Amino acid sequence: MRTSQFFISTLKEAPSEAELLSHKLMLRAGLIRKLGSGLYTWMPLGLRVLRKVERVVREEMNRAGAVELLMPAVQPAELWQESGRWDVFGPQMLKIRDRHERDFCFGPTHEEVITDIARKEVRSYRQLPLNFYQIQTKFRDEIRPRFGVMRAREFMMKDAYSFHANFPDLEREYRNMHDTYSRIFTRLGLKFRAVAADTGAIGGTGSHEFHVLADSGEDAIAYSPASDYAANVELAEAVAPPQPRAAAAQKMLKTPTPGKTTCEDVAALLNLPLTQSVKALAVMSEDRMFMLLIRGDHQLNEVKTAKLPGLRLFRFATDKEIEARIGCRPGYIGPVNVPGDITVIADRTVAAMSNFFCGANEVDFHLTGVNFGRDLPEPAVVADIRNAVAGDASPDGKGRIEICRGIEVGHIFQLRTKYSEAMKATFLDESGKSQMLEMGCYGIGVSRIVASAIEQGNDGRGIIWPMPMAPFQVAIAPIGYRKNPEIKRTADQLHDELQSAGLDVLLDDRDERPGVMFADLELIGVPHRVTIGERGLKEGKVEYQGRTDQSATAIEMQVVARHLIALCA
RNA sequence: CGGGGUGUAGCUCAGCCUGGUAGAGUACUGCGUUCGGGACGCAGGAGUCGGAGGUUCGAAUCCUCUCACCCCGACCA
Repeated sequence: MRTSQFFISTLKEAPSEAELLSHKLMLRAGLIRKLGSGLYTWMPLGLRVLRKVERVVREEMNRAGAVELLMPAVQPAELWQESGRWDVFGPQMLKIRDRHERDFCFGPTHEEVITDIARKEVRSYRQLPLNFYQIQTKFRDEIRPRFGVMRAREFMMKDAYSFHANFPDLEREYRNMHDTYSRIFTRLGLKFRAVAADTGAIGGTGSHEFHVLADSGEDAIAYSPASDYAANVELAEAVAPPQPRAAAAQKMLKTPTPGKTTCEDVAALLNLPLTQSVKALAVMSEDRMFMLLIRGDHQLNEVKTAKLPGLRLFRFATDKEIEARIGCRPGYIGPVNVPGDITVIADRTVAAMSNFFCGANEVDFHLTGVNFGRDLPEPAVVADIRNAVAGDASPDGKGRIEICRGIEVGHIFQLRTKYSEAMKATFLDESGKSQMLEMGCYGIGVSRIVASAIEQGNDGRGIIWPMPMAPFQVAIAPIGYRKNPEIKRTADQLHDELQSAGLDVLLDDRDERPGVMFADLELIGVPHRVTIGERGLKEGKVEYQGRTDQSATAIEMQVVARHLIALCA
């Protein structure tokens, strides 16, 4: 490929809309251009990268025994009403209507469509197992699209769905997909981690997310360096303290804390450790108020909380509700002497605390030396409702938790019979009996992988692609292409030779000054660069520089092609 | 949805407070000089100042409404 026949459009400055480094670099390198919020055009250069990711995914899925198909992006509402998800998916789904006033959606995912295929096509256990996949555009109407293609509304996804005659076979395929995903991300040159995710109502041996590790990731991951334990912080168990609650040693005292509404402020004022404080959070569910207690330095985990009985759709109480039911302003509420219609739920850590301090349910006052059993009843419910933090004991009993951040690029589930039951997808087993299909589903965010690779690979000059993703493997930068026929001839010849050898090679024939060429080629992240100039040519040499090399090295003309072919193999 | 912010040339931004003929850098076009790390000179093209309404002799600037985009959203208890 020659730049004159291609389209490269770089920017010296990133548009102000971009915040995240990968987003800025994708715009500057001309990989993408924005059309609207969460909507991006993949420019020719970006599309080459996207296609390379797709290729690796496709090769590994095929190798794993999955079969590619392509489903419609637009789906009839009836299917979603049948599965019961038309309303559940809610505003995240882009709903559209045709000229006959029939309802459709732009598919956010394809469980319904594939289950419809399965129930129509699968009759016998002899046809099983099956694993269908597609690589296709999805649309999810995110509340707040951001970070470019990282959280876009329209994005490219590989989604696979497997069907099985029994649960053990689903588990086997689940492991197969787990291994396949690990191979895919390894091949793509990404630092990643498979982490346990929500098994929730779905059950089974579970669900795993695959995270590309990056400080900018939106998810926090709890893992134990001493074992293979890793889980999304949303789900990671915060284990109960090993030692039992210490005996009450202090008298409960009411202390004035004027204007101090946060645990941090109160701790500082009273010169007590933050770990000795309990914060109370008032939440509403239906028409009931609950008071959640967590240690002052901990954070509430809303996902865990919503799993407690009666709290599925909880929300934080408003100031008015708090004053009406507790008779005190937020900032000073606490678990001592709360009205009987408020259920107190304590985190496991709080339940093991003694002599703690908390709000006094009186403006400008807190209580110190508070003890369960003596000053207030034992909490009605003790549960794990906080985020795991670094230093917690690992739930598997091996070592201590560390926290890192990740970008979710893959997610695998055991769906079991959730959709086959809702949509009556059955098959006949060996004994001629009708059975529900066991189902699994497996997703990869193809476009998100591109952004996450840039988060992992960049420097002050631009993108550093893992080789399998690079839009071009080799760039040829001739200095004086139009002026010096010998340089042109050499560059053209090398270009043709590398191209014939099957390399993705880019010949920069723009006749730009070298600084311009180098800056662009480094920005777009071509891994290998060959510079051809008069200086070296006189001695029959060209220069080679890898994207991360500090300087160039001279190479004999005769061997450069062979050298590059070896590097790209 | 709530809070905050920004809309002026393809991109980055100044001008707005204090109303008076639309600016800079970069990018782009032409010519010339340069030619191994984003060159220089000269000449040029390019913006209904997001949109609508209002105030005014006069609005990018002041007022009202509206649209788009960006950021933040348990951390308060």
